Amino acid sequence: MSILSGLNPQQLEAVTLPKQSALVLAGAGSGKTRVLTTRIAWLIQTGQSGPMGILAVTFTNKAAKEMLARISAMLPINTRGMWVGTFHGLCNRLLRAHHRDAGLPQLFQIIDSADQLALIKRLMKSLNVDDEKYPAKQLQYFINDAKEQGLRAAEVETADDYSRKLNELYQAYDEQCQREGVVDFAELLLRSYELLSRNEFLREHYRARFQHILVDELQDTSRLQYLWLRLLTGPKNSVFAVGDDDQSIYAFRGASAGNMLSFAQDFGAATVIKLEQNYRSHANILDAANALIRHNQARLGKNLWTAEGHGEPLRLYEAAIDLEEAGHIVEEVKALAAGGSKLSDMAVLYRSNAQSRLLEHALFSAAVPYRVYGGLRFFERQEIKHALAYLRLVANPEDDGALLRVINFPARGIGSRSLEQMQEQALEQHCSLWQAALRKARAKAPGSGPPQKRGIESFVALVESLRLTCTALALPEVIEHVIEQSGLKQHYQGQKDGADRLENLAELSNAAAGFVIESAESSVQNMLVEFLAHAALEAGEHQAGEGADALQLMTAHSAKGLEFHTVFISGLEEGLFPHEQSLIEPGGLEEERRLMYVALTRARRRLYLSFSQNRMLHGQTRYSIASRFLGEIPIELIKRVNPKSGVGNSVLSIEDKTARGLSPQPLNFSAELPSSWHVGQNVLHPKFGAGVIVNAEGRGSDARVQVNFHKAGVKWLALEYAKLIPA
DNA sequence: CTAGCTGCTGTTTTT
DNA sequence: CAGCAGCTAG
Repeated sequence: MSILSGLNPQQLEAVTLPKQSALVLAGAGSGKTRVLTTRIAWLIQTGQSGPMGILAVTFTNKAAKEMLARISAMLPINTRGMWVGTFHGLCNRLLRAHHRDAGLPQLFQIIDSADQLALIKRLMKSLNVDDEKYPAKQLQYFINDAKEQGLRAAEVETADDYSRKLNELYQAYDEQCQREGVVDFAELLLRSYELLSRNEFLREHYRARFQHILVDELQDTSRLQYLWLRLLTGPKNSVFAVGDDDQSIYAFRGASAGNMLSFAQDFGAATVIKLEQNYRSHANILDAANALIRHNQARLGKNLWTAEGHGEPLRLYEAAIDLEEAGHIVEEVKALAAGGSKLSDMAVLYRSNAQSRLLEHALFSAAVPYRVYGGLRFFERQEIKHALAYLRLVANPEDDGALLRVINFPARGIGSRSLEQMQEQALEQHCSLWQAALRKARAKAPGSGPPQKRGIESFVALVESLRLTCTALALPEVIEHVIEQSGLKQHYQGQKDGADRLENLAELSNAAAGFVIESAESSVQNMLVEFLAHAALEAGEHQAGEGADALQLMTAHSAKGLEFHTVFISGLEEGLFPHEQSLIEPGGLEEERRLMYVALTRARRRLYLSFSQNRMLHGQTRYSIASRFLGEIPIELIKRVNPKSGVGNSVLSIEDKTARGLSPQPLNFSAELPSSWHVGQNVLHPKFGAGVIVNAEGRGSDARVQVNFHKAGVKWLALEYAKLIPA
C-alpha cells in the first residue's frame, strides 16, 4: 500500500510538492505531523533524498521522537543519518561536532535555567553587585532576551545607566560561562548561529548536505531560530515549514508568529497550502474553538471544518471551591473508566503547574492512577541534580557551578569560610574553584598523614578517584559508583523522606542504562557528556513507570501536539486562565486565548470545562469569577452539569444569553454575586476617581475588591459601602 | 561548622 | 503555602 493513500487533496499536494520552499498553514488536528512525516518518507522512497539529506526541526523532544517513530513505521530505513530534533538538540549536535571552530571545550556542559540563575547570583556576589537594585532574575531575562535576538553584549544598544550595567554583567556572565566551559540554552542557539555565519566552509557543507529542511511549529520559532534556518538555506536547498498562527503560545519565550508572515518572502516560498479539514474532533468541540479564536484580531485567518457529526455538548461545571472541582473531575474520570474508557486517553489540563497538587491529592485518595507531565521534572529533582553535579565534575572539574553544588553535600566540613577563601583565590588568579581547591588541599597536607575523611582534601580525593573509575567502568556503573562513594546514598538513607530520593537515584542509573543502549557512542567519556546533555535538554522526558494506563495531567502548554478522547480543562477563572500576569503584557490576552484554543482542540469526543468560585492561592482563599473565555463559547454548545446551583442539567439560562449579547464582559455565572464586578474592569469612585479592579475576595456582604486608582493608588474597598460605578 | 529556626518574599507557560 | 536567605545556638 502506498504511503500516500488516504491523504486529502491538500495534504497530498503538500507531501508531494517539488523541491522548493513552501509554507503549510495547518489548523489543529488537520494532519500536520502526518504531512511532515509522509513527506520525508516520500522524499526518500522516491529517491529524491537520502536519510542524510534530511534535517527536521521540531519544537519538543516528544514531537521529534514521534516523528522518528512514524517514519520508521513507513519505511524500513535506518533513521540515524537523519537529523531530527529540537533546535536546541540539533545545535548541541552541531557544536559537539565542531566544538573547536565554535570556541568551546570538547566536553562543554549544558546548564538549565536553574543552573543559569545560580551562576548569575554567584557572579553578582563576586562582583559585589547590589542584588536589590539588580535582581538576578532580571539579569537572567536580560541576557536570554539579548541572546534570543542574536546579540552579544558588544552589540546591545544601551539607552541608560541601568541597562549599561546590566549589559556589563552580561559580558561578565559570558566570560564566566566560557571559563567554566558551560553553555546555557540560548547560547546553544547563538553559538551555532555564529559558527555557521562565520565559517563559510561549514555553512556550505551543511547547505549541500541538507537538501530538505523541514520545520514543525513555525509559529513558535524565535527570531534567532529563524535566522539560523536562513543561514542553513542556500539557493540549492529548501525549507518546508508547517505552522498555525492560532497555536502560537510561546511569545513569552521569544517566539514570534511574525515569522509566519515573513517566511514566504524571506525563503522565496511560492506556495502556501492551507490544511483546514480537522480529523480530530466532533463538530461541537471545533465550533467552540473556532468561536473562541474569532475574538482574536491578529490572525492569518483559517476556517477549520470537520466532516464529523456534532457529538456531545461541552460540559460545564461550576464549583463552590477548588476541592469540589477536583472531586467532580475524579468522579467523572472514575465513571468513564468504569464504562470502559482508557485512563490514558483522558487528560486534565490546567494553566499552571501548581494546580496539579490538588488534583493529584484527590486522585491519590480515590486510587485513580495518574501521571503528571512537567512540574517537578525528573532531571530537576534535588537528588538527581546532586548526582549529576558529581558527574559533571567527572567530565570537567572546572565547572564551578557543579563544584559549588556538591563540595559540601553531603556535609563534609567545608563551610562558608573556606569557600570564601577559595573564591577569593580563584578570582585573584583567574582560575577555577577546582584549581583553588587543589592548591588548598596540597598546601594543607604536604604528603603526610592518613587520608582525611572530611575537608577539602577528601573532596579533591573523591573527585579524582571518581574520574579514575570512569575510565574503567561503563556509564551505569559509574553512576552507581558516584552515588555510593559521594555519600549521597548514605545521606538519604538517614533522611526520613529519603526513600523516594533513593528510588530516583536508582532510576538515574536505569536511565543511563537505557541511554547507553540507544547511543552510538563508544567511549565512556563521550557517553557521559551525551548523557548530561540529554539530562539538561530533555529534563521532562524521563518518567518512571512509563506505559501504565494512567490519567494524564499536564499544563495546556505541554498538551500542544497531543490529543485525547476526553479532555478536562480546569480552573477556568479570571486571573488564572487568562492568567492575571498576561493581562498586563501587550498581546497577552490574545496569547492566552490561543492557549485556550490549543486546550479545547486537544479533545476528540468529550470536553469538560470547569471553574471554581473559591480557590486557595498564595496561601489564602481567593474569590474568583468565571473566565471570559467561557463567555466566548456559543451557549448552545454548552451543557451545565451543576447540581448544586439548582440549575440542574439544563443549559444556560436566558438571562445568561442576554448578558452575553449585551457586552463582551465575562458572564456572571454565580447567582450569589451581588453584581458583575470583575478583575480588569474600569470603575469610577466618587472620591478616588477612575481606576481598574485588580483583585476581589469574599462574597455577599463581605465582598471586597482591590482597585488600582489612576490617581489614588491601590485600595481595598468593601462593595457594600463603596459607591463604585462601572466606567 | 552544622542544623535548625525565623521571617521574608514571590508566585505562568518551557527548551 | 512554599522555598530560601540569614541568623543563632550548639
